[in-house]
Amino acid sequence: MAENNNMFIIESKDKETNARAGTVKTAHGEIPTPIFMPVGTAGTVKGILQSDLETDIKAKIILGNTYHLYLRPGTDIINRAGGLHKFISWRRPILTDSGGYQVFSLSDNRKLTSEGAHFKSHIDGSKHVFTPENTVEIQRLIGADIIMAFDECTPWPCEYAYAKKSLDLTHQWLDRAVIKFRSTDPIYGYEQFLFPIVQGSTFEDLRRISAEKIASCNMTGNAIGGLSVGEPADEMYKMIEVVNEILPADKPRYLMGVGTPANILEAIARGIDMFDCVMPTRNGRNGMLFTSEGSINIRNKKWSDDLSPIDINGPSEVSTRYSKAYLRHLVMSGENLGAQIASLHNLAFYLNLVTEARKKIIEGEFGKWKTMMVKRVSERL
RNA sequence: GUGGAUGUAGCUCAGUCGGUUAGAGCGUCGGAUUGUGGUUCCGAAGGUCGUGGGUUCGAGACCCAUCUUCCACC
Repeated sequence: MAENNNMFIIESKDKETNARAGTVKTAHGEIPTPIFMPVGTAGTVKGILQSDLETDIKAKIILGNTYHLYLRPGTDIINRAGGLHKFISWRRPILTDSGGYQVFSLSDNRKLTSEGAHFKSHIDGSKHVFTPENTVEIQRLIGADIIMAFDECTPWPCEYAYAKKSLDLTHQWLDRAVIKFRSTDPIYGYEQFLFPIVQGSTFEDLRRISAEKIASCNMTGNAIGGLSVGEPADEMYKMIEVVNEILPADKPRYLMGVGTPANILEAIARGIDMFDCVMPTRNGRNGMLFTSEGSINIRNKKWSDDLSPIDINGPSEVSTRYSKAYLRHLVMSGENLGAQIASLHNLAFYLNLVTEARKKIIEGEFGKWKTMMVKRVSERL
């Protein structure tokens, strides 16, 4: 199938920073950028109905995870359903991570060979192997609009020698994944895009080498991985700058796994278009709320008698409907609704943040707005 | 009234032969969380061991008295 060269259109570039506003076009709809993509690892954004993702949070694209979906429920039933979109009843775009991150986060159970990564299921201990080739095949079966190359997410801190060796492996795997991708067709009749991933830890020269390699693959979009794994934020920003000088400006750039609201704003200013992060949902489930005035830990006693809305400027229906005292009660009581409201609010906050950023870029006011917002969202109330 | 049991952190309870600074779970308070093994993880506060006496180098533990609560029997 011919590659879609018009997958990404840039509508506006900020003059002061490297931020840009654009549109990613997929078979399941257009994605305005910059965008935040809620994480739905196992075919669900934890605690959130698909209908709420559409109408309240206004999510344009969500993530799935190859590792988790492959192990459970398995590709057979997803295939029989006609792909993940139909299986989970989600009409909009989906991106799947290759599962590399999961395989390597379970270091006890993994073994590397030239073939790929051998690992044991965390569910039943059964043995499996992921290769650059079969992770493409699995993601073809899942049917995500954007699929990711199988890589090693280099841990931090790490020695230069290890980072280099790891990077070489990721690049070898990438070549094999690209061959597999080009030699196979989508299963469900719509186009899929493969994004390669820049690695190289926090070493500038490795990041440059990797960015050159990734750019040379000439895929429709590119990703940056291996950041926000413990390194100081300034190092992460530096790596983004180094890499984005090399990655083609006319293709979408996806910064994997990032991050805090401030991280996202700083990365947008450095030319990143797409983000995903578990933070709004995971932290929300544990009582951390992101609001327009700063973050709060709703479990703190000081909110117990605060009947004001969760966020007066709230982007979600739940943000202004429910009080802090009520949400605190729900979270402290372990009620499911507490996790749900917190996740709804946080996801809506993240989507609202990138939507505002896009608006400011188009209006030519991004730089000043970003500086002010970074300060505000970094407050702890 | 008699006999038996009981009393240790906010709650439910451990505490060995009498031996270092009395512990746990839950709860409370605070923190963490960045391509989701997260109902998770970490930390802190919180004690006149019912009370009073005694034995002992040393008592939450042993002895005496007393009070609390519970049970059984009159």
